[in-house]
Amino acid sequence: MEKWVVYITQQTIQELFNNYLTKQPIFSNKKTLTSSYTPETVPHRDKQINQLGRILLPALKSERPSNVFIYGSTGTGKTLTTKYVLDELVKTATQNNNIIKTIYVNCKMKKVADTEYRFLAYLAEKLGETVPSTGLPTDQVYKIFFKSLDKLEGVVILIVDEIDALVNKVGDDFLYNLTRINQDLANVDLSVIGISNNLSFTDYLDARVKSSLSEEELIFPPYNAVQLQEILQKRAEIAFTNGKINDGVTQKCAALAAQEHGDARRALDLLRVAGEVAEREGDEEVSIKHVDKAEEKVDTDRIIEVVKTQPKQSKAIIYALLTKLTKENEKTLTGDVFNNYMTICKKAVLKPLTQRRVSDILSELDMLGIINAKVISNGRYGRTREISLAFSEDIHKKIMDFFKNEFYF
DNA sequence: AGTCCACAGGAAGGGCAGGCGA
DNA sequence: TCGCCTGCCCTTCCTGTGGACT
Repeated sequence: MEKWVVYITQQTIQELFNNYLTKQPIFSNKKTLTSSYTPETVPHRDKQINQLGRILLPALKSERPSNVFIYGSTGTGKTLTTKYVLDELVKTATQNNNIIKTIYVNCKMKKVADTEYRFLAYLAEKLGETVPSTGLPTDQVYKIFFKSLDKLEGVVILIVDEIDALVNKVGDDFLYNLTRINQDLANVDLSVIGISNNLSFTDYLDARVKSSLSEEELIFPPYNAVQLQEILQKRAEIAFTNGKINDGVTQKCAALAAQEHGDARRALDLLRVAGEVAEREGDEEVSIKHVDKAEEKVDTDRIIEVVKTQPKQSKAIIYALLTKLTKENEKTLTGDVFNNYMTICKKAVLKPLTQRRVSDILSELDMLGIINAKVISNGRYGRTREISLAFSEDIHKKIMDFFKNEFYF
C-alpha cells in the first residue's frame, strides 16, 4: 500500500497509466480464478460426477430421477460438479429431442430465500412469472409457481444450493410440499437436488421430509493439498500470462487452503489476489511474498466489507465492542457491551435497542465471523456470553478509522 | 441441597411499509 | 379507499440454566 503511494509520487500519473498499458500484463484471463467460472472439466470429482450422472439417467427417458441430497464443506466442488453434470445432461437430452429444464437457487443470496414467500417468488420468477416482493398470501405465490411449473413439459430439476440456510430460517414444511408436489403435477416431473455445507443437516429434518428428499445421497470429501495444487495449476495456466508466476506460488496457495478444510474457493481467491497484489505493486511476476500479502488481504477485506454493510445499530454495537476490546485476546461480556453501547447511543443521539435485541445482534455478528462468542457460566455471577474479536489489531485499527466518520462525537 | 445471578433465547405480538384485489 | 396479506425489525414477557456461593 505504501509502495503504491511512493510509486505515484515518483512518476506522473500519465506515466503510470501508460506503463500499465504497455507492460506485459500478469493476468491473461483473470475470470478463470473467480468462483463463477465453470471450467471444462472438474478435476478429482470423477466418482461424484459418475454417481450423480447415474442417478439422473432416468431424466433422459423423460422419467423422474430420484431426489438427491449432496453434502460437503465449502469449496469441495458440490455446486460446480452439479452444474457440470446438469449441463451435460441437458445437452444430451436436447440432442435426443428430450426436454429437461433446470432451475438453480442459491439460498445464501439475500432477498432470495429469507422466507418461504421469497423462495417461491424467486422460483416463479425463474419460470417467467412476475411476483411482487410482498403483498400476496404465501399459498397464492405457491399456486403461481405451481401453475407455471405445470405449463412446462418433461423433467424439471430444481437445485437448491445451501438448502440448510433456508431451512434454518423458515423450517422444513416447504420442503415437504416441494417433494410431494409431483402428485399434483400433470405434465411435469420435478426432482430436487439439495446441496448443503452442513453434514448433520438432515438430522434436524422431519422424518417424512428426510426420506423423500434424500432418496439418494452424495458426499463430497475435502480436497487434499495435492489435489488443490493440481486444480490451481490448471487454472493458473489459463489465468496468468506465460512465465508470470513463480514456482511454489500455487503450492503455497494450495497448502494454505488445505489447512482450512480443503476449500478450493479459498485457494483460488488467494491466487487471484496474489496476482492483483503483484500487479498493484508493479512487480513483474507473482511470487510467494505476494501470497502472504494476499492471505492477509483476503481476511481483512472480508471483515471490513461486512462491517461497512451493517445497519447503523449493528455498527454502534461493533463500535461498543471495539472500544471495549483493543487487543486480540481480550474478552468481555454481553452486559458490559450493552452498557458501553448505551453510552454510545446517548452520545450519538441514537435510540437504543433493548438488551434482548442487542443479544440477537451479537449472535448475528458471531455468525458473520466478526466476533467469537461463547456462552459461559460464572456461577453465582450469572450466565452470559464471553465475547472476543475475531480479527487482528491491525484490522481493529482500520475499522476504527472507518468509524471515525461514522460516529463523530 | 438450595439459592441466586446474569443473562440466553423462545414466543407472541406491535407497528411499519409494500402490495394485492374488490 | 379499504381490508387483508406479507416481510422486517423490534419490544415485552417469559422460562431456562450452569455453576459459585451459602
